[in-house]
Amino acid sequence: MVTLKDIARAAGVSIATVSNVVNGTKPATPQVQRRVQEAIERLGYVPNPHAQSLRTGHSRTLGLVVPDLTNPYFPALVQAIETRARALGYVLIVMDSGNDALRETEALTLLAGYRVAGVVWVPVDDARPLDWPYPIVTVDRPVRGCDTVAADHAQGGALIGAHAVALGHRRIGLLSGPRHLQSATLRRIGVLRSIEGIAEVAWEYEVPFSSDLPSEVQAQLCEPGCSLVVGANDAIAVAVIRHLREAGSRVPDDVAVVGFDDVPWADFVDPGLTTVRQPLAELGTSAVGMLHARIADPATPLQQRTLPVELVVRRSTERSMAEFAGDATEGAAA
Amino acid sequence: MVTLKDIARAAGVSIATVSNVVNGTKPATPQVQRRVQEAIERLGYVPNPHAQSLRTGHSRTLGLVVPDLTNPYFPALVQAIETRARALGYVLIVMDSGNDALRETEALTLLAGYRVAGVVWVPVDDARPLDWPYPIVTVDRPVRGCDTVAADHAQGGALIGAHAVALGHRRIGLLSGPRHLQSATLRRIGVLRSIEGIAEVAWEYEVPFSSDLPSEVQAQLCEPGCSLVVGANDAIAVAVIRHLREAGSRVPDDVAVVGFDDVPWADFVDPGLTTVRQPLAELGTSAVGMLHARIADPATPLQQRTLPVELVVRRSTERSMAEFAGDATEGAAA
DNA sequence: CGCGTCCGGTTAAACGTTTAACCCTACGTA
DNA sequence: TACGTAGGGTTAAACGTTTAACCGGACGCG
Repeated sequence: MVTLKDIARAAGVSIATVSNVVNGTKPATPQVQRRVQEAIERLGYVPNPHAQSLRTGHSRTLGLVVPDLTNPYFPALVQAIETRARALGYVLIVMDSGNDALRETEALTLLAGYRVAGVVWVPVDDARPLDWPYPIVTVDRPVRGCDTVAADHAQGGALIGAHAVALGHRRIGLLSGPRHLQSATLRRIGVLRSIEGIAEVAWEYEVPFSSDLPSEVQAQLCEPGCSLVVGANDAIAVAVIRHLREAGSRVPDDVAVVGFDDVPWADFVDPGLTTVRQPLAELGTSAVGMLHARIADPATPLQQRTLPVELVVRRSTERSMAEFAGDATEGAAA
Repeated sequence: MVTLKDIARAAGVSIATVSNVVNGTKPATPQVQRRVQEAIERLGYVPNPHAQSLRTGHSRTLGLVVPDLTNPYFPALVQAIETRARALGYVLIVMDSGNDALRETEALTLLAGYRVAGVVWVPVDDARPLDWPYPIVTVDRPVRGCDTVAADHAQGGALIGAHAVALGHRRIGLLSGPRHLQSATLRRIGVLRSIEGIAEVAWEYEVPFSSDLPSEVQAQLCEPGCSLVVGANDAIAVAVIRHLREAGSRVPDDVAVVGFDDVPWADFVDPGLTTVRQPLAELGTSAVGMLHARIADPATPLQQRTLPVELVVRRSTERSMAEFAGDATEGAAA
């Protein structure tokens, strides 16, 4: 590989001069600039990042730690992060923690060893103290001492609730996500607040973010007792649709269903799933942006940014005209 | 950060000795070993990879270049690659080429600059000459001069064809993928060979790997003229199902549909999609394994490994008993 | 005319490793 | 006893950068 020394020799200057014109550190005569540039072009010089990192003590490498790449939530996020990182001149080391706190710590340690400039981290669970030698931006889960960017889950819940009451639903079934996850809790609260005094919660279960429904929930769905089910998740919502069908309910005619996330195939299931779209790409670019800022100036105050979400209405909450004429006589809400 | 020098001082030996005991390069007395180990533990030494790379000329970093992370094909692949790479002591730099040959070249160049030990590459298109300063393993697309690992697309096609004729289908509609992609061509040939002399191709169109069907295909689906449609892709197959439905055909009773890939949600659409599962995880671990081998010994002969695929039968090709009996009436499930 | 200053350039040290070359001591053997 | 040797350790060079310190000449100014 061609090095600074080669360029220096070819251009007839010292390697310090080459370094300076490459980085624009010190001025040089047009003469010299030209000679150096020409040599670089001709020999195809590209700086050795390891030497640079060794010397300067910092690298243009970012780390990314996510719980599970195969979760449909992540690909779009990772893509956005990678794209933005590369645009800012970073290179991205990706690690999958496999939803395991141990492997996660391992990953963060490894990244520390690699002297990354910073890391974007989607923690497997909330709330853990930590102290790493690089700046961190967490996505979707607040961690003490880190910048955070998250979707506005509460708003998402509220959108769902408002949509439900606007459609005239008065008895709602709730499958809320793990209470210990802030995102799940916020969604839940958003829903509850927005239906307060208008609709009631027919039943509620706390379920894991998975498409396998606990048996008591399956039983419940046989005799729904509500006109709309809110899933904590698109995966959950789809499972709900399937079980409702098997139990003989029609969706959305008998029972409407709504999810959360807007996974890529939410539009492919039948009926298309009404859900809340998270701004995955924006979350990603935002995270990298914040990280970049903090790397540039470690003294900037901690930030907690939350990004707006969007309700995507599809067939799973469609009501026929007949039904509107039938029981949607009560006034709409905000 | 604590360095070799710190350990040397703490243990009362030279840094060369520390290096030697760390890497086991040269023997040392138990005495010294103990002192060094203890110092390492106590101070928390972790080697600086940049210094190592600079000195040795090679790094424990692998590159991964994929066309589009949001394509449901990739997450499982990437996850497997990352896991295996990490298990082998590598760290993975991921780059998304955005399905753009230019950005792809850019990415590969960048990786060259980073002095990666090797790269796993899923090219955006087939067949291009190249010469990079690191070993490469391509996935799913053969590139001259590279090791390659791919799913057995021909076998996949054959499984589909065999399944079709076994179910009694005699007129088949074919939506084959871009002819310039070897994988698409192989799938197509696999199907054709296996139905040869038994069933006939009612019609065939070459379509892009996307869920938007060309208008002539949409028109064709209004008047199917076949009892089974083979999509080049799950995305395509799902689009087919949708259009068939809109045109008034029942799936699978009137027309059966089969896809390829077994994307994660193939089981979530209605009816569940019969498709061919690619061994994504195995492709990934295999690729890293081959890369690792070649890095260790660059002289090993080029390999082309192809991995078996598997037919996953779901409802989209289910035939009722009545139909088997040759009866036109339906005896559908509840 | 002489002095300070700025400008464009060079020299050399330093970052943290690895590793070839060397050195000393103890030991086995002639 | 003397000598070769192997084992366990050290010294120092090198990897490719960046950057502080230095240097010589041209130039402006009193």
